[in-house]
Amino acid sequence: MNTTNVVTDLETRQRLLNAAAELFAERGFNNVTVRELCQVAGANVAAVNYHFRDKLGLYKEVVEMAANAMHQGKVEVIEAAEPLPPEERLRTYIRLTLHHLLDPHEDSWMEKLIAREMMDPTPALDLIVEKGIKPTSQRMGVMVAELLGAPLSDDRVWQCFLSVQAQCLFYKMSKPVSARMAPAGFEYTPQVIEALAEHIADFSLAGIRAIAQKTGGTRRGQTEGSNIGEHS
Amino acid sequence: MNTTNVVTDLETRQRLLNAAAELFAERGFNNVTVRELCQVAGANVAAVNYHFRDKLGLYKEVVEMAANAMHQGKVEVIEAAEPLPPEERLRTYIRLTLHHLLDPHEDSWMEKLIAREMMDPTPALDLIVEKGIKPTSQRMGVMVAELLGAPLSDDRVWQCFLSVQAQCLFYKMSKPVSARMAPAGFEYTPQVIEALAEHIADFSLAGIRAIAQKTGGTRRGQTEGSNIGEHS
DNA sequence: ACCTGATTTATACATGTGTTTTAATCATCC
DNA sequence: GGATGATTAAAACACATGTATAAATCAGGT
Repeated sequence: MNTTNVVTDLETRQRLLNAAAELFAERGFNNVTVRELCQVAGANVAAVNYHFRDKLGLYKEVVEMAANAMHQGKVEVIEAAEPLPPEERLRTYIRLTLHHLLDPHEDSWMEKLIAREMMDPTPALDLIVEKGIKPTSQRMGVMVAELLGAPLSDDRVWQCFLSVQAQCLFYKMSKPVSARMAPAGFEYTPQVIEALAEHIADFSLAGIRAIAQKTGGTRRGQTEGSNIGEHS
Repeated sequence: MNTTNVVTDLETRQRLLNAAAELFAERGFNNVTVRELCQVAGANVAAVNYHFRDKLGLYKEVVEMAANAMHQGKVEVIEAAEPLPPEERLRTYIRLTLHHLLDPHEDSWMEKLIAREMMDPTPALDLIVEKGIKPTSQRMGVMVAELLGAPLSDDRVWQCFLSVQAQCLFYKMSKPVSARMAPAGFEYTPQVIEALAEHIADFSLAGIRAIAQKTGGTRRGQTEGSNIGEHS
């Protein structure tokens, strides 16, 4: 079946990757059995070891996929937002990010997997940070820096960005709790997401403006806070 | 050894609970073996089954401990903040919460365990929500409502509160990533935590003020958003 | 001192899991 | 069409893990 035979079979290998992405994201590395994985992928039990050496080998490839997908998704959002004027840029960034995270139609297995890695770091997290986060961190910093009227090296830039990011991610991570707090049918419909995005944008833009006006206080350079802007 | 024999032995049972709290929080239910747990607790392998019927029985008791500890911790923070004027109240709430979450001296195994449950909900999450979150949600809502000048039923109250909470929790959850983004020695020293708290407070107070002034837009009652204030 | 019930211990059992092995199947090339 | 190398399939292995069992130990009451 192979025409070139340099890259191994695409059929089952790809099916395994897809199933693994879904399952690992949903339940974590240790709570997914190779047997179940192969059953979902419609492959034999030995397929994982044949194609990926290990269960861990498969996992690493999935993480790599996730890091790349994360990077690509971020680039898309950033590039959709960048041409807009500063405030609209942030609003758009928030809106797109939130839809991407919460819209039930997008399954967003990458962020699930990444959230999992944040909670239970494995060596694979290094890969995520290097390939999925660092490469775009500068561009996202610039977005906030402009709003803030401060240089990238200012710690407030990274702090404000994290405040925005925190609000977006929180709604995804806290969904099981929110569902139990809400009265009855609780769902992230597009309208609800829009309303949330508007809230986060209003809240954050005001927050950023306030931080921008504040003078004095701790304002160190890049000595301690973060190395935003120096992506490797 | 029992004086009353109504409550079973305190020695090993308690040791088991302590070890379980630590280990389950650190690595999750499935990634802790009964054998390791008993070894840490200095007990026999059968001790878990004898004292708690199941591994799951032990876990449920640990979760109950966590929910109660969480409730108590929240009450302490709230009662330290409540007598202060509104703005200082929120500042204090943020400061104390952040220290509690990030200070490396407090191990805060409860929140680790709860964060874990949020990510991988088990039936135990219901207990956490009922005993650890709902009972204090009203008082925390009041704090924001006052700042906002809106009734508790207003959706903006809950949204603003979540925006604050999100920022606090995010720093805990994202620590592994932050550590990899930061240049060298990265640590949540008390000074760093203070600076973070100040940022979050400034950012959030401005955000809340802006939301308070905003009129129009979506502003539904308690029909859809959350049932804050109706804790059972 | 002995009995009694609770607790601890050592061991065994059943099962689930990742991995290996060995043979069968398939596609491709001569 | 048969040889060849890659892929798949079925079964087995080795081991870890949760749980159960049965004996041993302990503490307190009479």
